[in-house]
Amino acid sequence: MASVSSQPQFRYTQPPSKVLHLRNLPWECTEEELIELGKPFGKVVNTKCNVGANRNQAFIEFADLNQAIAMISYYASSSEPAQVRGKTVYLQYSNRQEIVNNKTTADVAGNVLLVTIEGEDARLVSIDVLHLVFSAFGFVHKITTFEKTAGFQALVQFSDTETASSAKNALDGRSIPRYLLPEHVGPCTLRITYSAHTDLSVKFQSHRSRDYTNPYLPVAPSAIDGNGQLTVGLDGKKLEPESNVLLASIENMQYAVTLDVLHMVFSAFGPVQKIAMFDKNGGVQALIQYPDVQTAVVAKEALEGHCIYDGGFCKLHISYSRHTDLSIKVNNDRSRDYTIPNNPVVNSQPSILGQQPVSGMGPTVQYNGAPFTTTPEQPAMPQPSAGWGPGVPPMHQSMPMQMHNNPYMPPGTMLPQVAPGMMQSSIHSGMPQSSMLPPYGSGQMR
DNA sequence: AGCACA
Repeated sequence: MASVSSQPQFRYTQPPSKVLHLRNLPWECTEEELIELGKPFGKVVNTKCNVGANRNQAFIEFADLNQAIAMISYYASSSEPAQVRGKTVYLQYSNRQEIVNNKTTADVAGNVLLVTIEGEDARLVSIDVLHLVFSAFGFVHKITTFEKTAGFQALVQFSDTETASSAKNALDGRSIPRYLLPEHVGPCTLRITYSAHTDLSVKFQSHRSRDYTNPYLPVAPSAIDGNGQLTVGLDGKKLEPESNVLLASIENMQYAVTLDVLHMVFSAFGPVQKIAMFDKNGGVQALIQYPDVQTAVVAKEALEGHCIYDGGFCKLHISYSRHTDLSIKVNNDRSRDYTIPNNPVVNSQPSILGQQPVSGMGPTVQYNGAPFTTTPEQPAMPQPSAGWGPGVPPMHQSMPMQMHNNPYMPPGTMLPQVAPGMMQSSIHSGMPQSSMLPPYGSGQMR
């Protein structure tokens, strides 16, 4: 008897087993493909795919040992190697006699994905970036993020399993496109499994959890009181807590910026409830109130640093206000409550305000995505730049991420806007291929 | 291209 312990770990001939070990698989390999591969030789009773660190190994278990032997024998003498998606697959008997399928929740498809963000700077990936990335595949209902021993993780809830699966198939193992991350942030790779959850519980909108189905969900108290982590942004800089009320200051105000111009500009992102203008530090500032935080976030991201008029005039600087509900005592040319239909207009420009069909405006009004359903008159002063003009959605060109969580855009029309030049091809093809996702780094680095 | 528990 030769000593067993001196045997090398991998021998060229394993003792037969009805379980086969497969290697060099494409990492996208599915259970179905394994079954297809084994079917000609017998009944495949169990499989396990995406095994190993590179997810390029798998196991096939046949009902009968002879079937496994048939498959090994066939490919041992075949001139054509076994292939999956054009890749040569190497087969051998497994050193185990059956597949132990710890079929955990991670393998059972569901509408909620468990996303692990890998990388040095994983925790610097914002919930907004995650939302943007996953929105390319369908309406994202909710996202929660948290830190576990596994690292920085997120749960992403879709409407259904199919949408979740398409996102998982396209994104698992891929890296978040560089241009979505701050410059100094290193590569962040997504590892995705299914979660057992079907409906996440999001109590507040915060920097770590969002409910995109409920625009009226209150902002987390913890996000308001400046409690450590929640207020630290991508740069490690302090973030102001998000708010449904924006504070806009206007730089280089060569032209008068009227209440109506502001209303027009800010209405592009959702219903504006109230605006109050006032003078501060020799300039003009305005508070703009939306019904919900998300809309304000979108408007802020889209408008910050942009000019209302061409030529660098009336540059907007936007921050979050600590207000949540403005007190508008009277409607005039400096302040207005659009939620009150018949508020008397004092000292204003009736030719403009009087024509605004504002009676329907309010938190519950349906906003159809066209920026100006309540088309105001042209402002008395120069036309706002083309990008902001009436009827022209102000989202294109230089603003990569603006409308991504606008609750007023139906999900279907969101998709193409969500990630310009990024993932449209995979959206429409339904069967994403790695070559169709250029911005994503391959999961296999060599 | 080389054996699974997440």
